[in-house]
Amino acid sequence: MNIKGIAKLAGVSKATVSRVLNDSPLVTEDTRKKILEIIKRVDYLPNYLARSLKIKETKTIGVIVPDIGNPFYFEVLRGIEKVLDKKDFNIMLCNSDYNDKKELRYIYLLSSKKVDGIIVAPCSEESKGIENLLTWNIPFVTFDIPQTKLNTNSILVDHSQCSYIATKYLIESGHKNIVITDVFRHTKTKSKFILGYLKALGEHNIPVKQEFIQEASPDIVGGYNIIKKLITEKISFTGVITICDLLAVGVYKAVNKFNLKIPDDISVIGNDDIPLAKYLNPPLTTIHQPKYLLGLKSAKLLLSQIQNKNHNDIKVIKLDARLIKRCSVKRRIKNAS
Amino acid sequence: MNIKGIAKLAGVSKATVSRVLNDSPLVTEDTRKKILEIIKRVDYLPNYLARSLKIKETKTIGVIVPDIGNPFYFEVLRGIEKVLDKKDFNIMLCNSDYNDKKELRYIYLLSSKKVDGIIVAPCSEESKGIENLLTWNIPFVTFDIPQTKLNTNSILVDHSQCSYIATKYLIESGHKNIVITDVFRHTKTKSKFILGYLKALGEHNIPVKQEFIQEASPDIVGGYNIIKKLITEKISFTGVITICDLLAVGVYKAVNKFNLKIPDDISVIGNDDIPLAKYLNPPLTTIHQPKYLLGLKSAKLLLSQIQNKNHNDIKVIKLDARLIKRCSVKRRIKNAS
DNA sequence: ATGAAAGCGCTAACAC
DNA sequence: GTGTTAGCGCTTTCAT
Repeated sequence: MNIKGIAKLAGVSKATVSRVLNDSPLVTEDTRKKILEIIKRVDYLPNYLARSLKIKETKTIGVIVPDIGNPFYFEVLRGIEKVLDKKDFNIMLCNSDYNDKKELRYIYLLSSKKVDGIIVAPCSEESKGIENLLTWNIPFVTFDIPQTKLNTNSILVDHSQCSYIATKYLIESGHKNIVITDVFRHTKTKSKFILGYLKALGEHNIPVKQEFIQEASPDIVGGYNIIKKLITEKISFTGVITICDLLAVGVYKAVNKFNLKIPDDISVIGNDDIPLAKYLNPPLTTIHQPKYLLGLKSAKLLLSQIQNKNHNDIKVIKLDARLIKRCSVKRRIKNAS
Repeated sequence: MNIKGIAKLAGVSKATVSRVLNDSPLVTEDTRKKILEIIKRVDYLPNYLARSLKIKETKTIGVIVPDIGNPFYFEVLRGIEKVLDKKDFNIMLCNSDYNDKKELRYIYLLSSKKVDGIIVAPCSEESKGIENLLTWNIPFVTFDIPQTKLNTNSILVDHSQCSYIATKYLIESGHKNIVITDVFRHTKTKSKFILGYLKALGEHNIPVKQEFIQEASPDIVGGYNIIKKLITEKISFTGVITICDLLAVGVYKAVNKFNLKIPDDISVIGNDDIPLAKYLNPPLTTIHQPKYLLGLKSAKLLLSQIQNKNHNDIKVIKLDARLIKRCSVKRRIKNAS
């Protein structure tokens, strides 16, 4: 059943039916009632594809994240959903799998499906997809990963600041041999996360050891494997900083496996502060990321871009992260390594 | 830019452009190349709204879950995403918030947006939205919650079996005063989860106490509040079974708060086996739900429904849950309460 | 207040 | 192999 059918049944024109569907005041109460009654009776469902094609608005937003299985992104998603739902937007959710090609493909797909805007956590600092969005003039905002070459609407947390705080805390707690695990980057340049670590080390005149800088897949097994590798290679360290809490969970697992204790033998600091971090054994000391807020702000910024059509003024909002001290870091005697 | 514009630039008709866009063999290599070149040069993006309107297929699936913040659902979502992505479908994600009205609204919305099918975890056993899907003849599958009045395609785990296993294990470990926390149901009839508990109690001739049967919101604070209430009301119990692991985490928190110990003072069994359950302190004994599989099977079943148009043969697939014994249950001396 | 008609961007007969 | 044309189901201007 379509608008034409309803019109025929009601003995009016398509235009009139369309008007009642859109709550136009230009219809008498009588005809409105009659049409509404028929609509209900025949279970009529408007076709929003046709509508969207005409009015050039779909009321749907595309969201691209690297990994829907990571609690970090889920918390962000909750924030996004919260504001979008209130404004009657739907979310088209895409999982880029930390894969540039897949991200690009989704950007094409979402654009072709005519979403009103896109929120994306890019896989890399030079996302090809983002460039396309710019040339196609599609409203979008990025979060979490800043773009080095492009100036885009974005909600960010300074990753170098996060690792800097964590490293500094470990150093001040008497640690010198500190492992840091980043996520696989597939790039030659050092990530911001590593940069903050290096900065803290430098400020305390602690020499950098290459074998302490590791990359892993951002999940539990990734963390497990790194520690297993390090221990079997007899590389000695007393602290580890992970780029996400999931990785820290893997570290816990590996440390237990080798009959070591956290924090007595190994201290660990995570990053994210996922809901369950405080319930781990021992409770995880971590850098708290404002995940929900990240989502909330991203969605709000996007909505304002869509409404104002002010494609010119780029907004970059920086959010703060902070250290949450729990029980996975041990204070060591000075000069001990 | 649209297909007409490309046609003009290439000096051909819209039909020819459409043909190359759809990889039709009915185009000479020369014209194909010329058109492809122009498409690339002008950054042309096909409009899938128009396409979908015409061919009556959107390549998008709606997914409705009660709470995207619950690890249970996002594990399911991962399974769904896995199979849908492979078949080039997009996911429109909706959060019903355990709210019937919202669920119904989303079902209308998704249907109007002409998704090719819907996967839904209904909030209740008598979802009004599902009825609509049936009358509109839209392919769909439900999971997790069975519908009492309707026969629908679904992937299920027997909830009564889950609570039965958990209760039985607790009883056999010497517990008699066992609290069970269901989720708010807003219905008069007992849920399957409570039914399984009652059955196990009955089989062991343990009298039912109404104050042991509780309802909570399915999150950490929900679990916390229940235990707090019970303890301050001086109701004594030694075991608790929660309908989801998140609730169990809240129980842990409350038990600690009152300086009690798990499992020495209180034994707890969760339900779901979320990824972090084994890393809790102590590791949570829980009923493992095949979450990922639930998603995988749901998506596959939906896809087969969409392809075959066999709207007639309803498939119900039952998956098994199993008890994962970890460390949150203590064996008690017989006859102790 | 209502209707006629054009058009959103695409596909698919059908004709040549 | 390519073009013409008639829709898909809706909105919206312009008449009346």
